[in-house]
Amino acid sequence: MEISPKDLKQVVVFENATDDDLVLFLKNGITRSMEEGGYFFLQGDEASYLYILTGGQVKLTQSNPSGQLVNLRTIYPWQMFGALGAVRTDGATYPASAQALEDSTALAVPSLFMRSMMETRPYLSFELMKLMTSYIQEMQARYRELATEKVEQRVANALIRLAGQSGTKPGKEAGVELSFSRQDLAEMTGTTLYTVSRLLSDWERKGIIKTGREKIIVLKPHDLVRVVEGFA
Amino acid sequence: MEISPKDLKQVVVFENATDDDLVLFLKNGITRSMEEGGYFFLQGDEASYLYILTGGQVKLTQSNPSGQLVNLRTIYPWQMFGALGAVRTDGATYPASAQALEDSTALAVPSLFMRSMMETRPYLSFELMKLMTSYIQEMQARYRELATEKVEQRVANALIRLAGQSGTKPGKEAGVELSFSRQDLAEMTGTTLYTVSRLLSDWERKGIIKTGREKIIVLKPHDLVRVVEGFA
DNA sequence: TCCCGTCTTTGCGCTGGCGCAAATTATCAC
DNA sequence: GTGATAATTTGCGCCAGCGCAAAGACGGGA
Repeated sequence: MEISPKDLKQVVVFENATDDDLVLFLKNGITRSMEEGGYFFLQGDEASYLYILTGGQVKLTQSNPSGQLVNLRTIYPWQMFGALGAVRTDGATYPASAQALEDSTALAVPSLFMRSMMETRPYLSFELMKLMTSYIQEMQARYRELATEKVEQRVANALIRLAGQSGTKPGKEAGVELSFSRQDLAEMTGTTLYTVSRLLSDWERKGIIKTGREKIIVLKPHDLVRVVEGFA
Repeated sequence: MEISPKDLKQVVVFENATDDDLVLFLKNGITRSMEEGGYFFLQGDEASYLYILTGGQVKLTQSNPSGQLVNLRTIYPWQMFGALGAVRTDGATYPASAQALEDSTALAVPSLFMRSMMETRPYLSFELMKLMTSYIQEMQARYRELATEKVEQRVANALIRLAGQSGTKPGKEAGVELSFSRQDLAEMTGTTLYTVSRLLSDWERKGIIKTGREKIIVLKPHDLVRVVEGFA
């Protein structure tokens, strides 16, 4: 499947790009496919490329020395990832790993090329900076959440956020369907799969959600909001 | 005390700025003084200015709905703060509060002016972006730490980091002196002042640190590293 | 110098959440 | 269908860390 310049317009950072620039990106990028479970890059690899996901789904994780994982974010098509390295001028390394959650394809743009483009195109730096700004804010908010809220609220919040992002098909009987395992959710909220499982079971008993294998259907988002607000 | 363009060169983002540009920033900025305990801005205020600290010390905090605080970072002279708002084009608000830890002064640059400067000066966007990149990485690392390490390790780590940053006078008998209350440390590591107090007492008994009122002297940083690595 | 407000310490009891282990269930390949 | 594999649930015991309360230590101001 060929990528057209028009497709690239969907990338937030390229909103204001000229068609000529987009063509340049396409010419200088290479397409990489990755099967489910594979890694586009590993934490610590030299950050030679930034990626634009063109299909599939990718999860960014960071691990601590003992190998425990935290989930930083999930990438959907036409989002960039691995862009941090494009900025540092020295031989920077990726601070996270990027794993394909399903068979995925991405356009890999050399960091050096991106940097040279930015030098002469202020809109690029500016848009990229806007993106980074929103990441910072999000990370700060999540950090605060982790530091101050208890597990129940964090998990409820994660479900709400995910249900919001995923502009997915509201199933037959209303309710947003999410595809995440208990383990995934645990990594997103800084807890364990056991605790997540217990919470979900609990909420299912109360009719707030419906659960399945690697599947959670949010039936009453509003009740989750109440959990977040402390009326467990 | 007058600020000169030369002074501004110390600001990382202005490293590559021309003298003319620096003069422009000075002309368009206003000096604001704040006494200890005062706020340069509050979380939620409209982000009309970005600040460059010229003297004193400022702490950036974020609070959750119920008022519990987390400490995001401490700002030292010639560092920028409140810059996130300069990027968002709409009426953005500060995601954190900025409180003076001691009597402080800062140069307040209108966000609009900053934005207009960036439009024609790629180096500005680029440098600012480098800064943002490092923030993201730091926040990601702290997030992971909060999610995966236990309190003891987080506090030890915080002390190590602070001792590193604070290129302060190594006191008479060696050992880096830090000026933070137990409460401060608790807010930085997502725990409570009680737990911090207990840990510090413990470490003092072991001779790793020396404590005082709003004061911690790190005597054996290496032993703290061992705590972080899990050999409590 | 004394006083007062603030910061710090520590005992105590409690519980949220961890994590092993084992049972149960869902999914997929053949 | 039938296993084989992976995800999930749940009982159980345990302990790290919370947070109240009260006592103690410090330091600045008058």
